[in-house]
Order: sequence, then structure tokens, then C-alpha cells
Amino acid sequence: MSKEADYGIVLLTHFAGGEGSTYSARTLSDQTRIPLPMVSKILKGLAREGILSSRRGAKGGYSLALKPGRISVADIINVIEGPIAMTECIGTPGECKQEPVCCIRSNWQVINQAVLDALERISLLDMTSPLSDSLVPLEAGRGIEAERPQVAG
Amino acid sequence: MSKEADYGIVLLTHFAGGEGSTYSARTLSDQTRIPLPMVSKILKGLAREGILSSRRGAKGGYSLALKPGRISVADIINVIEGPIAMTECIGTPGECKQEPVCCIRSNWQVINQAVLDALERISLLDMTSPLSDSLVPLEAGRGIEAERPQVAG
DNA sequence: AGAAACAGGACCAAATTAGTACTATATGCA
DNA sequence: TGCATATAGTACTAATTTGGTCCTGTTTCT
Repeated sequence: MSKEADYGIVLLTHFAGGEGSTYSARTLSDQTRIPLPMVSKILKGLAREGILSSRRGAKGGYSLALKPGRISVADIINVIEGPIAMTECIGTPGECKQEPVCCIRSNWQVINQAVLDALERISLLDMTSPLSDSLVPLEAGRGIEAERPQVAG
Repeated sequence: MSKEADYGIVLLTHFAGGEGSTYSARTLSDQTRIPLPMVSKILKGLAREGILSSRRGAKGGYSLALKPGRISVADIINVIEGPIAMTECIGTPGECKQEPVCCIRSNWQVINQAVLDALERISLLDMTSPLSDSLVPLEAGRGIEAERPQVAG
């Protein structure tokens, strides 16, 4: 994940913990220790995409455009980085020279979708308090046989 | 995911579908349409890490060092790209200036672990045939409320 | 001996990313 | 009205990462 998306989630979580308050870019930079120009850039983008609403001028700033329970981590990554894709061929089919002879593309789509689903189920509200540790990961077809492999040295 | 890891999985899946056969880099390059020098580089790395075993000289080549049911997708990504980490702070704690005031790091660790677990349960053998579509993604704490948010324009 | 094939680097070029800067515009307030 | 505050938009640069290549060994088979 890019730093911009990372920062974006930190910033938005800050909003979510703040009960609908309005924050200026400067305030957020101070509170999160993320450099001001970076904060500014990210917030501008999020406002353009409709995640934040903005107000210019004195006493202006940014606030969440939606309830924090209605925004998912997947949404945020999506608007900042573009579509979540583990492999290139997920996002841009037909662009890959290997595609005609590639027999694992459909499997990647299944895996990608599972991760996507997971990130879509985690809301910004969830991020404001500790997530349950008993998250159930996806189940594979046959799974790994017996013990873990001995790898490297 | 980097292209190198992507290619690596394609190549290894090829081995897994080939009943323990030995392949030369050139043969694999022909069969997968991945440029030879790239194939060569990747296979060398995988051999060094113990995923493949190699034989030099005429009639030499590479073969899987482990049963395909005992190697996970996570293992492969791990040896090619290094530790799977959605955010920088997962892999390198203490390096992030935001860490002292960051309250979502532990949540990222939970999410990261869930994805990691998922990828560890998918073996190379699984990749040789279509994965079940009914993979169950991780469950979030409270989850997203009602319908999806209206984002962008 | 010679061809086939891996081992190990060094190396380069292009793309991406992180971060900055500048100008314009809107708002609130004295 | 004038000034301070704050976002909007965009252009730019610098550094890192990545994808990809090449070369020089060494091993093994015929």
C-alpha cells in the first residue's frame, strides 16, 4: 500500500474519532505529525472524491461527508490508489503477454476478491477501536498439507 | 505485488503442474512467455532460498525442492519480495514518525495477519486447479452499516 | 573439447512515489 | 473594505524502486 493511502487512513480515522468535527489541514498535520503539504494534498483528493466535505476560508476545514460506519477501508484505498489489485492482470485484463498461456489468473481473481471483501467489511468506525483478533481468514481449497515447509537458511 | 513475485508464482505453478519434472530456464521462458533473463533471475533466487533445487550443466535445470502441497503462496511472496506488509510499520516498527501518536497500527497488524493467514493456506497445489469461489473472507468487528457509501462522481 | 545450463553479480533505464511550491479563490471578521 | 485564514488546483522535482539486461564464471553431460 502506498504511503499516501496509509496516511489517508490515519487522517480519516482521526476524523472518525472526532465526532463529526471540522479540522484544518494544519491542525491535522500537528496532531498526526504528517507533513503539512502531504496532509493538504491527501485531503484535497479525498474531498474531490466525496469522502470529505470541505469549507474554504477562515474557520473552514474538512469534515467527513459520510458516517464513519459507512466508509470502508477498501473505499479509501480505492479512491487514493485506484482499484485494489494484487496482480497487474486483475485491473487491466488483456495487457499481459502471458495471459493466453496463464492458468492462474482466475485463481488470482478469487484471492483478490476475498481480500477485497475483507477490506470492504472493515469500516472507518471499526478502525477507531481495537479490531477483534479472531478475524477468520479465507479458507483455501485443499489447504497446506501437514506442517509448514522448511524454507531458506 | 511486484512483477517478480507474480512471475515467480506463475513459474512455480508450472512446476507444480508438471509432476516433479525438471525444467531449464529456457524451456520455462518458452512455455510461459516470460523473458528468459527474467526467468533466469527468478529461478536463481528461488533455488537460493530452497524452494527449487537446481542441477547445472547439460540436461540440468530446476525442479521443486518440496511437494507442491507444502509450499504456500505466502511463502513464495515472502522469499521473493520479503515480508508481506500492507503498511510500512508492519515490517519495520520504530521507523515511523507517526508511531507514537498512531492509534491504528495494532489494527493494521490484525488485518495484515488475516491476509497473511489466508495466503498461507493457499498451497501451490491449490493454484494448479480452480480455487473454490466460496472463500470466506475475514469478519470485521462491527462491519459496514447498511448499504455501501456513495462515493465519487 | 565443447555445448548446455546454472551461479552470481553488476548494471541501467524507466516508472512510480514522496514530497514541495505556487497561484488562485473563497470565507469570516474587524 | 481589507486582511488573515484556509482550501483548490496544478505543476514540479528528487529519490527510490522496479523491471529488465548482460557478462563472466562454473558445472556437467556427451
